[in-house]
Amino acid sequence: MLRKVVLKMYNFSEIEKKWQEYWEKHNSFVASNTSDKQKYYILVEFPYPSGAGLHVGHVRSYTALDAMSRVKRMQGYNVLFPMGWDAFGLPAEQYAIKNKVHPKEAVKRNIEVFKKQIQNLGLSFDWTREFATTDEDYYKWTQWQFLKFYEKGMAYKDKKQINWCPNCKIGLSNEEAEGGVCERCGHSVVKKEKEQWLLRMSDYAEKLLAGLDDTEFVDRVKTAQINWIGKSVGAEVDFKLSDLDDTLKVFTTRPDTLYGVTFMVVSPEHKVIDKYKDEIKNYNEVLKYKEEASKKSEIERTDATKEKTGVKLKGIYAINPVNGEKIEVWTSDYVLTNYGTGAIMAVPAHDERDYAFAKKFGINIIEVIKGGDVSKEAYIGDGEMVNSGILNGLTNKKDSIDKMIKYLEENKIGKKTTNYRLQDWIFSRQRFWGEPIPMIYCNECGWVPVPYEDLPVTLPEVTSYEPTDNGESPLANITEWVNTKCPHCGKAAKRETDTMPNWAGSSWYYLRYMDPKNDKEFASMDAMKYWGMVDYYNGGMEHATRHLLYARFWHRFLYDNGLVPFPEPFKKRVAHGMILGENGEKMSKSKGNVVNPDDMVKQYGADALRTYELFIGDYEKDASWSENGLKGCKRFLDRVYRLKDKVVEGFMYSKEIENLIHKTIKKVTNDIETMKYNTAVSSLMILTNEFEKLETITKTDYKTLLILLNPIAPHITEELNEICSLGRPIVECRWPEYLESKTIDNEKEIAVQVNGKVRATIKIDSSMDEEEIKKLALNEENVIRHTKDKSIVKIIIIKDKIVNIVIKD
RNA sequence: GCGGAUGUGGCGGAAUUGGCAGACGCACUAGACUUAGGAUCUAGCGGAGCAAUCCAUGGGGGUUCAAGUCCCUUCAUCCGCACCA
Repeated sequence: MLRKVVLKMYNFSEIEKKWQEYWEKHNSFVASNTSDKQKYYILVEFPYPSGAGLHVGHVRSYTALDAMSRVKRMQGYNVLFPMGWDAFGLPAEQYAIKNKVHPKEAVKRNIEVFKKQIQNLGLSFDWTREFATTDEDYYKWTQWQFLKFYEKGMAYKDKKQINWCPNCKIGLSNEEAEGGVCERCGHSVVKKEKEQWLLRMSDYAEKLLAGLDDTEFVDRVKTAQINWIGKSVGAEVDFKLSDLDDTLKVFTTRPDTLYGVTFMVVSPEHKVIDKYKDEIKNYNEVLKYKEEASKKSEIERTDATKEKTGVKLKGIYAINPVNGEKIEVWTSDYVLTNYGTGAIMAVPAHDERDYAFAKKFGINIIEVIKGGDVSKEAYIGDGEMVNSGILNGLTNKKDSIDKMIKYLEENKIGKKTTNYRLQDWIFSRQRFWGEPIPMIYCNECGWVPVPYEDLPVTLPEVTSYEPTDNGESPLANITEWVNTKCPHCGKAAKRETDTMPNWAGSSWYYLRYMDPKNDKEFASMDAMKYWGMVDYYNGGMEHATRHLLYARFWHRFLYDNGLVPFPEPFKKRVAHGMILGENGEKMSKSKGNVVNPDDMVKQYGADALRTYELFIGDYEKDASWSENGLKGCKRFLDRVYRLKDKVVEGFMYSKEIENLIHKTIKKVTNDIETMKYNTAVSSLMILTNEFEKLETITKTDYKTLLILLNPIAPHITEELNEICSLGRPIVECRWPEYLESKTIDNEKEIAVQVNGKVRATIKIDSSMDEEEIKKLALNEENVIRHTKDKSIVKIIIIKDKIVNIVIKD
């Protein structure tokens, strides 16, 4: 016992607690809304407070942005670095179902645990602005904003083929059903028709695409967004239906191939099928196919490698508008309902899918672009147009497309169109633990919005949180909640029982941080004007598409309606890499490689954990955990601690290391700003190594090291600052400046190469001219050895870098 | 299939405009101090070689006085999108 006490150099737990209390007591990190300092808004994605507690991955990104915040504050900025809780969602609800407690309770407990864990890390969050999306005075405004969407015609209810998870009994957005499996439980997703609230996000496709120009997202995030929006330019073409006074509209990116159209395909859900059931001679067969298609899971249906299936709509024919040919109409599930018009013109000669379909069903194939062998495969390359009337002889694809579009528009059979992959946002969830959608259905008046003054529509206390058997929200069973009066006519009416998706609350939380206590507005215009865009927004790649698009869409809508002062919410978006287990695999309970940050804080201290997580590697890349690496960082901090015994009075940098200090200030400043934390730590280690070699260091030497290290390891540096009486607490200090002139050594060692191979090194100083350097280089013994009996062709001298002597035999 | 990224010692990873490859840390080896060491300090640490030197940044080619870095080509891994017309 005694041994332990003697050996322990310092008690990091006590030190950490002491300074965390100091910061809290002094409001060190509270941001002001009325400051004349320049603002800087740094945001980390607020966590979902799961029962599993904080992950070491959270620690990495929080510490990284914390370090940035601390530097910015010391540089004189008014920094907003807030934290809150994204607390609606399935896990809390499932916990509630299992344990028969209100999700509110579980969420409250989890938040407490999370908050404690986060606070133990000494992160400089402004806790005065904390809130959870589940707070009534927060979701009141989420509902308020939904009503704005409704008011502007941007929210609508529609019968939609939705992704349905038969296991969770919940409707899923396309985003949650990626790959055809339920994101939550992994069960196969099927299609189901259901009345759903939707937001017209597809109307904003172009704005969301163009808005990216106002941002500085890292490339991989930007491309993910662009792909997700999926813009493609082409044409809409109307095909007359033979003997019917109707047309079938298709979207195509290749109107130049119109003469090669030999059939059309509509999706199984396409409305022509129902509309012309009397004309379709094999309607029963078609209906059967349609039913089969709806039963297929998303995976089965979108498996591109499977053989094409389909049924001809017998009795229905279309007319190719450019050549008057009568062509067959088919239905097949390879045509998607929710893209384009849900119908395609098929050009088997020049499209792989159409080719496979035509081959299987023996449909005619007409070549319109020369270059391939259409008896073997679809030719998708470029070439001379043939069999194509007005386009014959053209060889440039773009010209052909332009000419055809012009023809279509002149003859009113089509027009240039842009299509987007981006769909409207399915906004309904048949779940309890979400914001109630503030709408009321009245038999007389239809859908009526809850009046603004009646918000929030709060969640009731209930005993069962299970969805009903027909998939309705558990709210549907609570008659006293459901039954209400129509705000319009006063007659009996019913509340909407669907709730909002998780993405709703997280679509505007960054605005609430700007003015979190406001009970008149979601945030005041003044506060939003002051804080402006989020300067740095950090999150995982898993949110690079959905969350980021939803939030941008939501924000842009608010902007278009004058509710926020700027069109884009986030300036920079950076994405951290994951922290993997020691074995290089993703941390998971089942693999037994989970590292609990609490244990690490207890054993090595928060400062060591923070330092290690920044040192672990490139911030944007995944990195494997290594407890030995953490120990190494603990050792580094111990060495910094021991330096205190070398400190002597002095207001100047020690001569021997003055240049290195200036260089280190420059490096750490730049590295933290550009998120190269690993090299920032490394340069501080180098500086520490040099300090160790000296007999004494001045107070100024030491203080500078402590300030530079402070954003990374804030507790121990404050403590040492106090122990050594180095002046005001670091949190109140200015970030040090460097002199560019002092970062340049006047004496330098450079390499001398002969034919590109290093043969010697020489010491030069800044006053030397090329002649002197040349002389010095040629006098090196090893250089002489390699150049004698050879003729020197030329000597290349790059100032301060290298000398290369080129010789010939 | 399309798009994005990555590939450097035993390991994590460094290397402005092309300019001494392997900074910094881990692991390891030897030594010092020790009753003790999961502490600390000193030295070593890409491979081959006694050495001079040679080889080495996924592979192959090229440009250049000089290539991890630029160009061409190829392989591997990871991620995103994917029957999107």
